[in-house]
Amino acid sequence: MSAAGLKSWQAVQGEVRRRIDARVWKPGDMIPNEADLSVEFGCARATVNRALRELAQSGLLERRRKAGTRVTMHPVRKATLDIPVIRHEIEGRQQAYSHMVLTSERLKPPGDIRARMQIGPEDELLRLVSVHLADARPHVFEDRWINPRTAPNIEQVDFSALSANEWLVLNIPFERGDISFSATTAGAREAGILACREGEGLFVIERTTWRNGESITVVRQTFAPGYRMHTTL
Amino acid sequence: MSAAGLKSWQAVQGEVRRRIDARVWKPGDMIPNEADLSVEFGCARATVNRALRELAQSGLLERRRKAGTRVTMHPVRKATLDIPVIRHEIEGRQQAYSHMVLTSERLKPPGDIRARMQIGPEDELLRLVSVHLADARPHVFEDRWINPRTAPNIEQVDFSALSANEWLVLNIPFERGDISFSATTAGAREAGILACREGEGLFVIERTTWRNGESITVVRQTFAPGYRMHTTL
DNA sequence: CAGATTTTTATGTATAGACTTATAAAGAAT
DNA sequence: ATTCTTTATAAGTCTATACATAAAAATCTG
Repeated sequence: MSAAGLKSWQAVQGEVRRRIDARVWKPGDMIPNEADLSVEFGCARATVNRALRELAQSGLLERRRKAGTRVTMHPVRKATLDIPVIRHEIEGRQQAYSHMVLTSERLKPPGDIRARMQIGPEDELLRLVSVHLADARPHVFEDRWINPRTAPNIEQVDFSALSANEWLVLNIPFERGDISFSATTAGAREAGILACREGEGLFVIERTTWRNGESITVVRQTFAPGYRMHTTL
Repeated sequence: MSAAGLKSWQAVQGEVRRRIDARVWKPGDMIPNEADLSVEFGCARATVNRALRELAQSGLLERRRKAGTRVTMHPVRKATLDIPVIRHEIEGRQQAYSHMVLTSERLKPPGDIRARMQIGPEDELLRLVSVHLADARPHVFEDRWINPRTAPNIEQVDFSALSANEWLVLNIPFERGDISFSATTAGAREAGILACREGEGLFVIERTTWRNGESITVVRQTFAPGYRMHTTL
């Protein structure tokens, strides 16, 4: 039962995982404090701390000062998704990347975009509608709004060379953003651009990014049928 | 430019982020080693290490022994999604949760399921088709295969009381899994069960989980229209 | 000069000890 | 009984030091 000589934080973490898994420590239970565990395992408290900190971060343990550490009652699994630049994703599959700007105009945005980007009623944004192609076949339909106040040189950029996404990543790095994943039904426009049937289910990513408390861009990317995001748990 | 007296790892991390953001250290650049940084910031090397380790984990830096630390050329943003138990997700929105088992049978699975779960050609699985409801309205349509070899008592469980998901989380915790997100088009069956129009785009989560190198379950969850997963970057 | 070997070096990790901070719990005051 | 104050405690963190490990760079060798 007791395990002495667990000198690396990985070993300690493994043993703690094992005990939770084997219900030695049940969901909701308090576990011994760091000092006691470090004695039991024959290592320093810092080593135990490192092991437990990571488990708390992944949601398996809950820790509070003075209160101690307990096994999470209903652990929420966390999945980490890579959000790649579309060109890299396509090139990573050994396909040829290209993209096409369909429209590019400066105008006052509709209310929902104005609200999401928290801009004034008179502010104009750059709207960029484009499509990314993999081996010359449509892959993503992109509808983007860019705030010229946070991306000042945006009007002069030639987006036929570099996609808006990449230009922004390189020049206006964001510090905060939110992202959502959902599904939509292909309308006539999407079907035409993505070369699919009207009424087909399509995967959608929507993203808003911020810098210094000001919005940079809002983008909605609609993927061609069959697209999936994949990761491990 | 130089910043002395950054004594906490958060402060060090903030300063490093700032320098990367301000292009003091450009993508692809090597940054000073830990020892030098600890001198510059006036803190211990362990503090610098803690700050940089987290940045490397989030993909902003690349570190290799002896080679040193460099700013990632094309940082891949990582989004962390919570994968909640459906009941908790619904109850968290103050809605009433319930679920209904539509079919429950033991049979040999089709080839794709057999391949994904890596089981023998004669092995039988428990197939469970159910629907989760929020305020009595259909929310998720779930098609699940369970391996009785890894979940031995599964045949005796009363899934009208506890959903298969929750029973498994409580009794057969998995140690590894993979998950994918995609979109599908509602067929007649999905439309009937989820009370939506045929041809509507629906969000889909597919998951396979493992324990001791054996598969536990494969599940495909199709969400009612309008569902979205959301997180921050 | 290619290939094997040694050296050097930056990160990775462990440790004992001290101090900080949040906070649960006990005690005091109302 | 309720509210305020104190105290004890467990996690959170920083430090100096030491050693481990991977891998680049330098050196040796045939």
